[in-house]
This record gives sequence, C-alpha cells and structure tokens, in this order.
Amino acid sequence: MAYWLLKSEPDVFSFEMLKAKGQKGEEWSGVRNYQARNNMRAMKIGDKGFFYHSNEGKDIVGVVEVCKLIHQDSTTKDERWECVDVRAVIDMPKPVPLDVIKTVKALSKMVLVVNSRLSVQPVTADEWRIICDMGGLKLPPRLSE
DNA sequence: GCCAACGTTGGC
DNA sequence: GCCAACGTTGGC
Repeated sequence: MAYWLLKSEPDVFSFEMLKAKGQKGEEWSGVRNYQARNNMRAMKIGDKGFFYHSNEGKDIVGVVEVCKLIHQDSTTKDERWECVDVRAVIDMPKPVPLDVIKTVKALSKMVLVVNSRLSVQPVTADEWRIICDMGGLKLPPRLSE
C-alpha cells in the first residue's frame, strides 16, 4: 500500500467538511496539474493519505483513505482531468504543523518541504510513520480496515 | 499583500 | 522545440 498527502485550503474544503461526508467520502475534484493527477492514477483502494491544510493552519490535521479509484472529474468535461474519491479515517490527535516538519531532519526530503506547490504528493513509509508518531497517532492506521 | 517557485500557453 | 509571458499556488 502507498501513502499520500492531499492539500486543501480549509476555507474551500476542510477536513471537517470531508468528515461530514461520512463513509461515502467525496471526489477529490479540481486538480488541474498532471503530476498531481498522475499520483491519483497510481492510488489503490485503501491507500492512506494525510490531509494537509494549506494557507490557513498549514498543518496535517487528519488521515484519509482512497475509497474510489480514478475516474472523470465531475467538475469538468475535459477528459484530461480525473480524480479519486477519499473519505476521512481519523483526526490527528495533535495536528502536525509545517514549521515543525521543517525542523525534522528525517523529513527534509518530503515533497511537502521540497515542492510545496504539488497538491497531491507521495509520502514514504518512513515519513508516514514519523508524522503519525508526531501527531500522536498511537499506531499508523492498519493496512486494511 | 508580496513574491518566489512552478506550470502552462502560445508565438516563433 | 524553445522560451518569454503569464497565471497560480502557497509560504511568509
């Protein structure tokens, strides 16, 4: 299984809003960047991702999982743009801020740090474990629910 | 609000 | 196919 990080501006679409969608989750629509889309193409059902609040908060606030594979983005007819669906899994007991992440040497190669503009990015298993730990998640969410 | 970094567009 | 111009993102 692979790990990811999804960014959203909380005043546009926050983790709270995703939680309100329940088990059905929501389309991760609106991505108009090939790299980000290609990352979504690589996602499998059950893959986990961090939910990051950009602009406001600038912290990882929760964990999501992929609940529907890549499909046409319903917000456009342009066939280049596709997306997956994700649902909220759990809150970070203690949100992990970007400025703290930047102080951790083992996280200095994170895409979030190196290329802050990519809205859907891969996370390594090591990065996943470290951030879950920092966020007070006792153990990383299980490989399958 | 500014601006650096990045991606996309389009003229040549 | 190059690259200048432009638009957007997102940290600060």
